[in-house]
Amino acid sequence: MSRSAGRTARERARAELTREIKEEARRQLAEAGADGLSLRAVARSLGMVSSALYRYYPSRDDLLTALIIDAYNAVGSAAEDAIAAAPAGDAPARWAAACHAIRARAVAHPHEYALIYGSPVPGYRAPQATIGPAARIPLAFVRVLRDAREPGDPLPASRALPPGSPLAAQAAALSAALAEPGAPDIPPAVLVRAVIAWTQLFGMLSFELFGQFVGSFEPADALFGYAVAQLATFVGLR
Amino acid sequence: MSRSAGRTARERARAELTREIKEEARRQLAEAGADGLSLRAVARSLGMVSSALYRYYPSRDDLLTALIIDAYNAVGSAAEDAIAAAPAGDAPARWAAACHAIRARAVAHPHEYALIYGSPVPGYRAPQATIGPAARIPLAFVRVLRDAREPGDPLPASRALPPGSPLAAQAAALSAALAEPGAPDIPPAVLVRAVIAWTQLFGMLSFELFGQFVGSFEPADALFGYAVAQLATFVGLR
DNA sequence: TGTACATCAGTGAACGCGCGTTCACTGATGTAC
DNA sequence: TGTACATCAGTGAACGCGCGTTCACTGATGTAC
Repeated sequence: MSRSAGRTARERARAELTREIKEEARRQLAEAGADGLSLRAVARSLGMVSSALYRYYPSRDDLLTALIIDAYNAVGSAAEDAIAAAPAGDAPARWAAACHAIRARAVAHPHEYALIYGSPVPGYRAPQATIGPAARIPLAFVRVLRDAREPGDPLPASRALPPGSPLAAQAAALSAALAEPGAPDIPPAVLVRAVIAWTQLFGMLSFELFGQFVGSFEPADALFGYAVAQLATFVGLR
Repeated sequence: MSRSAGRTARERARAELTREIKEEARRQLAEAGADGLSLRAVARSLGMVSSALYRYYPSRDDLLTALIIDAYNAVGSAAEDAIAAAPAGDAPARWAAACHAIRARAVAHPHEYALIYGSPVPGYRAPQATIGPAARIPLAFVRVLRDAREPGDPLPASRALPPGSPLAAQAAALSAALAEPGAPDIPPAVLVRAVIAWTQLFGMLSFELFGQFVGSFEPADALFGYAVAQLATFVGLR
């Protein structure tokens, strides 16, 4: 039998090379950053001629898009897995686990981090296809928040948003977009705090990875741990 | 009299061209980003030959360094000026003014922002000379905090750092480094919160400028305003 | 004030490099009968 | 099972581009006497 699972040798070879090209590209990204990444260098490493890559990726930007999607998905899975591994009833622990998992991945793959959370790659415009994977990370946090809420939970008045403000409207719209049948809605005020926490988390990672802490809070483990705990309080998990 | 203030025509011309080169570079940075910036293009715009630039900047990296220093200084002055313009006794207002001024500059000059707070420019290592200007921004916030404190102000116990932790040690060291004769020390716990607020601020700006808010909290004015107010509370100004 | 020499700015050509992408082609793999 | 044709992968050369940096040079500006 020369075919397994209905795939011809050609199809298998194509799938494998498509993957290998991406993996070699990822390797070069890790070493040289997004703009040290060149199709020619990838082809060279694979023992191919540069024009051959065009059978697999129509352009450099498409290869970059594939890497970006993978990078988001890797961060997303890291967060999701960490949440799943934490005690189901312990929302602050789940929150913290996600934060630490994201940091671990960022530190281990700084160029991938920079690719998705750093300055935009010049001349590259992210296509729609990156939006879904990018959203996995905030969604993971949203799920932690939702699971921690009882349907009727009251909100302290101090946490209310200024009524009628554009912020309240944006948050309400987002809350509606995130609504799932059977699950409690997330109050806009909580959502806003979640977004702030989300920016806080990545702000800290960016400063750590991009060198703003040099000479003060480096290594940043302790600061990070403290901030994550504060954030859990801020979003109302504690 | 052919010389004024002891400068020869040559010296004046040199100073002027040095400035003009930097300004043209800044213009190109604003349009094309840090790696759309090329010595040759700058020279072309100035009607010079590319090799002539080497009389003014010994290499591309030196020109980049000059731009980085200017960018930090511009953000620093914006913050300092905004603080000075706010009511002297109103610490939360001073805090908010600095945050909004920084954001305004970042939004107006996104590529300069990316240059200093985005992913590091590949192949470029920031020299010591950038550290001072970079520090102006956090220092401006520190001054707001310091001015708001009375020498013996007690700290709520809930804000204490875990004693003996690496974080407490780092913060104490920083507090000591920031000490000024005649001014009250900033308690380490406050300093840690200030650092967290600092990362929060720039995390939010990075997300706004680098496109993570697209489709949710964009425009981010309302979110930003709300977050800044929360931060003032977080660092104990309210 | 005038001359002789030193300093400096700017030129133009060149070196050596790497890049993304296109295109006509060869030879291998797959498909239909 | 065997043959004829279609599809596809990979080649190698080429296009056209731009870059940072060096170097020997000319001509203008500055300085010392």
